[in-house]
Amino acid sequence: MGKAKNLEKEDLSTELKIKDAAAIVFQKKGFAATRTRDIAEEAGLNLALINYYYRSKKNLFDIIMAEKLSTFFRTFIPFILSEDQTPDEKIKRISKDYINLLLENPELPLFVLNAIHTNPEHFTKMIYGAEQIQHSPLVAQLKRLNPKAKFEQFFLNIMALCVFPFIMKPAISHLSDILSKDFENLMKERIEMIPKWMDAMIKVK
Amino acid sequence: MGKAKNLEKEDLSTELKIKDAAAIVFQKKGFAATRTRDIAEEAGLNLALINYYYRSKKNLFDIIMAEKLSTFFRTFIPFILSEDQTPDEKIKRISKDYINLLLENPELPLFVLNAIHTNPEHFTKMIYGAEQIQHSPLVAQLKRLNPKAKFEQFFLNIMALCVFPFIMKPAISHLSDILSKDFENLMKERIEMIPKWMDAMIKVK
DNA sequence: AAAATAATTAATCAAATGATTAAAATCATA
DNA sequence: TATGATTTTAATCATTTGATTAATTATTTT
Repeated sequence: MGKAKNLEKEDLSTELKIKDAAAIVFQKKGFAATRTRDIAEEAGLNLALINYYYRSKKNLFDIIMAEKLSTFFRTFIPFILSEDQTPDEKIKRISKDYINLLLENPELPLFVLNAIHTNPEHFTKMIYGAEQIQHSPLVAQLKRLNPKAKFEQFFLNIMALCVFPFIMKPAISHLSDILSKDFENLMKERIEMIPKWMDAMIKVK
Repeated sequence: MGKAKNLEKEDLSTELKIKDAAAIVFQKKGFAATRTRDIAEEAGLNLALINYYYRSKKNLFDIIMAEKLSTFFRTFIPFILSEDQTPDEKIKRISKDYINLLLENPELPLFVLNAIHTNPEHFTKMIYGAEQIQHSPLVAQLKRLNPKAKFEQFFLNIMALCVFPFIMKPAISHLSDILSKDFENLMKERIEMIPKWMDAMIKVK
């Protein structure tokens, strides 16, 4: 529709500028509070280009959200499915990879979880292969470590320990004067501690 | 300003209806996405009454947010300050009181943390006595239990374990078919488990 | 270089929305 | 009950905002 038909790579420049700018503004203010004019300004481009390249604000948002959603959840998948790592190794890698990912994208969790909250039905597809998790190698490994441990609680716990600080970040950062460490150091420390904590938790009861 | 001068209790009826309706809609959709017309409809009242009683949408939001903010954080204060409970008892009570509070107000965490994220400067006052936490009885107790344990991490951990599931709730609830328990039972189980987990974590290292 | 296609711009539109107003209805008080 | 104050209502305003359009500039193709 008024969009370049063939060449899809040379002229990605402005198209990508818009998407990147939109991602920044959407993550900062949320969908409803961002005006297309904010995005245009952030991108340093004319307002009409947003509709020229992406048809509508909502469509642009959906594209960005799909990417962010994937980024937010995909870290876990290889570790859930892998057979040739111990649970210890998996937990270490998840903590490290995930916290480092979130240090690069600190606004990602609140952004994604907000979208799910605002529009739960729309995200059914996201949870595509969730049924298989119960029969995954990781769950089997955990059952072997502690038959009483519930894998739902395990997943909630490791996500909580990794993700929650980023959701609290604005409150924490504001406290950084009185805290001994700044936010980034706090999270670096957690990369080391979370595996130990998870190990202790799994053995409980 | 056009508002009743003297009598401030008899006619709270519609005033409160508006506030309650607004709290529901604001928590569901966020500030920017709620229209004053949504609030009026939720309350079953005429649109103009919102401005008559609360002057502006923003003012109404600020009033609600101040209350929700207090609700979200106040649970911890007595346990931080109390001298005559063991850390074990405190953690048990926090888990129980806080999770039960959030089961009554499941949208509270995302609502409050969003507001802080959108407008961090505005919430400086919230963190009024945070400096004193470092010298609080609870921190002293924790130091005695494990000198290596960091109280910042302890606070993050207990909040994470209690609060994070509610932020994930829309995703979890959607999974309830394939989960063994529904969300409420999952959280009831956590009331029992979190003290044990926290105890194991505190002893780490 | 000329023609055709694509990208960009400034101006504008139409719908949505927070807020106001003036009149009507309700309530309180003497 | 009559008078005055308060509350409620329907209609309207002014601004914001997502989107479109027509004209202009840039790029590609022949």
